[in-house]
Amino acid sequence: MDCLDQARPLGAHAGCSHHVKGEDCRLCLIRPLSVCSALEPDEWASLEKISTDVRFEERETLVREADDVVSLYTITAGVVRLVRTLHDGRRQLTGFALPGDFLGLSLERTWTFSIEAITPVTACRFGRATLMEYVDQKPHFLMRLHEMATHELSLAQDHMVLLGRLTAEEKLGAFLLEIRRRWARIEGHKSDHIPLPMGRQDIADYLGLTIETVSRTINQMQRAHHLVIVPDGVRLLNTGYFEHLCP
Amino acid sequence: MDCLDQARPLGAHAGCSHHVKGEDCRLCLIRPLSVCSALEPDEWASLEKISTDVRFEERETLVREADDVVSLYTITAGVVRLVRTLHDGRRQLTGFALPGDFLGLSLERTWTFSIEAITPVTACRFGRATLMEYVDQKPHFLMRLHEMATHELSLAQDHMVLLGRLTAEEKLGAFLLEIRRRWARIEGHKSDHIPLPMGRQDIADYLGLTIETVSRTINQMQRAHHLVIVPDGVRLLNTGYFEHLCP
DNA sequence: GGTATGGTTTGATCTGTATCAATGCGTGTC
DNA sequence: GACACGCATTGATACAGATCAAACCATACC
Repeated sequence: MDCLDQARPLGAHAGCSHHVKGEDCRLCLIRPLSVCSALEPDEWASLEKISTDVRFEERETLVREADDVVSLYTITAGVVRLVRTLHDGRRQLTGFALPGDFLGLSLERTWTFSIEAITPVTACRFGRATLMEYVDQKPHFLMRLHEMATHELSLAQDHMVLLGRLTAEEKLGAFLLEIRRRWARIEGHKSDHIPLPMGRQDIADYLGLTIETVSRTINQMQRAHHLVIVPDGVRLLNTGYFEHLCP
Repeated sequence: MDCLDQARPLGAHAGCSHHVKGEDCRLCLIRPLSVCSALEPDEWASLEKISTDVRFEERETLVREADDVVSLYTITAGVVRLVRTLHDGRRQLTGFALPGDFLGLSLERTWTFSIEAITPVTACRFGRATLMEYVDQKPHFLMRLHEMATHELSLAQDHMVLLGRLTAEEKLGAFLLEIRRRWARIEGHKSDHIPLPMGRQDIADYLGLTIETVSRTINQMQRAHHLVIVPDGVRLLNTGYFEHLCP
C-alpha cells in the first residue's frame, strides 16, 4: 500500500538544516525519497538546470492559499505546514511536509492551501512552466507524480477517518505513529524518540482539536507512562499501547 | 479551480437508471462528464473494446476494501458510497460517486475503500491491465487521470476542513450545497430540489456525526423554513441562508 | 386488514471536548 | 537579576453533540 516507503534510507537526520544539494543533484541526500527518484542519473543534469536551492526562515510563508502557482518545491531540510483558513480564523492543517516531500503535485494554476515554514527550511525550487514541459516530455515522470498524488489521496482518506471518527486519545496516538513512521523513512530506522518541531496549536489544528485538549491528552499519556515529553518532542515508552490504540 | 465543471451538461436527470450506453460510446450520455472526455471520437472505439456495461442492485458491494483492483468503473447511473470501516465497526464515508464519476484513479494494486451501491447502479467497467496499457500509450489520458486525482485531493482537503472545524449545522449546509452542485453538473442546471438517495446514516458517516444529529439538524432547518423535506430529498427555500452558513 | 421491517424522528440524559481563565516555564534582552 | 514574550499546562465550567430509549411512519408482505 505504501509504495513511497520503498526508497532507500538516509544515514543522517534530515530534520535539521544542513547542506543537502548545493546545486548538484548527484550529492542530494534526499533524492531517493523525492520525486527525483523516478529519474535516471543522466536525467538529473537536465533537472538540475531547471531547479534552484532556496531557503526560508522559521514562520516565513512559502505560498499563500489562492496564489498563482509559479514555483513547485521539494523540501530538502526542515518542516512546513499546509494550512487552510476559514474567513472567521478557524484553521485546519491538511498536512505537514518533511524532507523529501514534494509540494505542487496538482499542476493546477492556483494553490489550494498556504505553506508556512515551522523551522528554517531549505527547498529545491522548480519553475512551473519548465516542469510542465518536463512532464510532457517524460511520461514516466508524470506517472511518478500521479502515483504520489494518489498516495496523498489515500493518506487524505486516512485523515478523514481520524477527523470524523476517532477520539482525542486515538487522534494523538495515530498522529505520533504517523510522524514516527515518516521520520523513520527519512532516517532509515525506527526510533522511539519522535521530534515534534510543530507547536501544540499546529497539532491541534491538524487533528481537529483545541490546544488544551492536545496538551491534556499528551500529559495524560505521560502520567500513564506511555511516553515522556522531551524538549524537542516525545519519547515512546510503550509502543504497544499506541499500536493497540489505533482501531 | 473546478476544472471538472467545464464539461457540457446533460438534458436528463442522470440519477435515475436508464439506458445510457449500451456498448456504444457514441451514445453515452455521461461521456462529457467522465474521464472519456479526454479522448477524441476516433479513440472511443478503442475504449469501447476494453469496456463492458455492468449493473449492480441496491446494497450490492462493488468492491471491498483491501481487495485486489481487477476492474475500474465509471458510474453511468445511480449512486454509490465509498466506505472505510474501523475494526470496531465505526464507519467513515470518504465520498459518494454520482454518474460520470470514475472509480480507480489511483492505479494501485488494492482498493483503499469499499464501494457499495446506494441505488441500483449501472457502470462502465474497464479491466485494470488493459486500461494500464491504454494509459501507457496515451499520455494525455494519464494527464487527465492526474488532473482528476489532484482535483479529488483538493476536495478531500475541503472535507478535512469540514470534518475538523465545522459545526453540525455548517456540515449539513455544506453537504447540501455540495450535492446540489454535483446534481447541477449532471443535469445542466441548478435546482433548489436536491434528491438525496443516501440514507441519514450515510450522511452522518460522511459528515462525522450521528444519525440523530443529522435528523435533528435537518428538521431544525425545516422548522426555520430554510428548506422542506420531500420524499426523495429536500427542497431549499432560502439558499441565501445556506450560502451565508459556509464560512 | 393486520403486522413485521427498516429507516426516521423525537425526547431525556450524559459526556467528551470546548471554552474561559490563570498559572507556569523557558528563552532572550536589557 | 529582572522583565517581557511566547508557548504550554492546569483548573473550573459550559455546551454541542453523543448516547440511550421510545415512538413514528411508510412500505411490503401475508
